[in-house]
Amino acid sequence: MSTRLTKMAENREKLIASARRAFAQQGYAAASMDSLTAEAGLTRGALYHNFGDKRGLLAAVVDQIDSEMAAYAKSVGAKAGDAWLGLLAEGAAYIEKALDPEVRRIVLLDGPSVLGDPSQWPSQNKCLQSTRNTIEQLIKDGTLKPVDPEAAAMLLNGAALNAALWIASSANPQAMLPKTLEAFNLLASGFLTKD
Amino acid sequence: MSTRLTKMAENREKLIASARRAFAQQGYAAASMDSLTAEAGLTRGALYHNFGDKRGLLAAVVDQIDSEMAAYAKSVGAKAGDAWLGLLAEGAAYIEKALDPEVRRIVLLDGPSVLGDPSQWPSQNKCLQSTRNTIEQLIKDGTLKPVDPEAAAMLLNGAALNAALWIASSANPQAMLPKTLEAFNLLASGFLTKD
DNA sequence: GGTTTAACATACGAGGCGTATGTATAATAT
DNA sequence: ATATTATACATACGCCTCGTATGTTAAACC
Repeated sequence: MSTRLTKMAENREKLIASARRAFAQQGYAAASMDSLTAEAGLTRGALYHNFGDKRGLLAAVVDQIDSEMAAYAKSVGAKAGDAWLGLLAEGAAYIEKALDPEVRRIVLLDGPSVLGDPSQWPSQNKCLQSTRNTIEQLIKDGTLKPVDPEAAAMLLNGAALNAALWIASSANPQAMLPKTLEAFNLLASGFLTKD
Repeated sequence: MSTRLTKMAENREKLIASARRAFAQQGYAAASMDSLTAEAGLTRGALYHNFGDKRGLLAAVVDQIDSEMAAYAKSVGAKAGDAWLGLLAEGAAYIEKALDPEVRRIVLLDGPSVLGDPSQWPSQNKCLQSTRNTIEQLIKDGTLKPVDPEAAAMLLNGAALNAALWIASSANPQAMLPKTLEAFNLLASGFLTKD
């Protein structure tokens, strides 16, 4: 039961969980590796062995959060009536999830600075690929105008994430959310062949 | 001629210019304040006196770049036939300017991480206010559907900046630019009352 | 059961930031 | 005009953090 691989996997999880807290509360730059490893009952040795460096640890944390977001958005989108409404629902789900301070700080603010353009991340790439497929299908059946599917997916995704950042730092987030979702849906309807 | 105020202003400019190079080439975190001040013929003493801390220096650099971008976008937008085409032209100008590696690295990647949500920056705020006014006018004259002007301006701005990041890190930026601009215009047309 | 391997801990060195103090020059007052 | 003051900037110091190099212990394998 206490085989090496399972123990290593447990330690990885501990470190990711601890880093997630530290990065969320203090930001990536201010978070000390000594502190967060100690909080996990380990040392920097474990960290460097498992993730290479501080950047690798952030990549693992971002991947975890991003995957959670994508899974939730997809599940919400699947419940919608058709593919088009599903796309809108996914966008709305993304915006709501990105209102979480943890997501904002780690994924939206520090992530791009340390890891580069989000569309190149494995997690985001999977998400983009998924919405791209949906868009291609909607173009085929005539729901959407013939537009570059990659560019369209990226624009919708980017607008959603940026919107979350804006809502969160606004004076009254609760009031801005519905207005923004309305504007987002209107914007997305620009791709429709007809109203 | 060599009054204290003018000399101080000159030194401020020197430091901003040097920091702009250093932040663009090495990134904010990796840029050393000793190096960039030495390159400007000064020391960290001048830096801390003028800008408070490293963060203050970045804020000054971001403000300069962002203001240049906004001025350019506005000048391009003013040349367009009407207010609606002007809005699209401003978006396109923003995307093109943001393809500059310096802009990407400093304003789009490091800026949000260190300074927080861009829509709260003085420079971006001015830009958003401007497009918001244009949108309000376009709603009044019936060109655009009744949508929250602030949210709409933010969505267009965010989509444009995110698009630039995506284009720049794509395999073939030159080929993606026109496709993306087409998709962006289509997206924006979602706000129009009619095609 | 001995050997090897690897996951993790410990120890070390380098570099950067922020502050506290020092200095020289321009502005001001008498 | 000279003495005083204020300030823009330089210098010096200490603390913290990261990355690596080495050491140690326990599981895996023959």
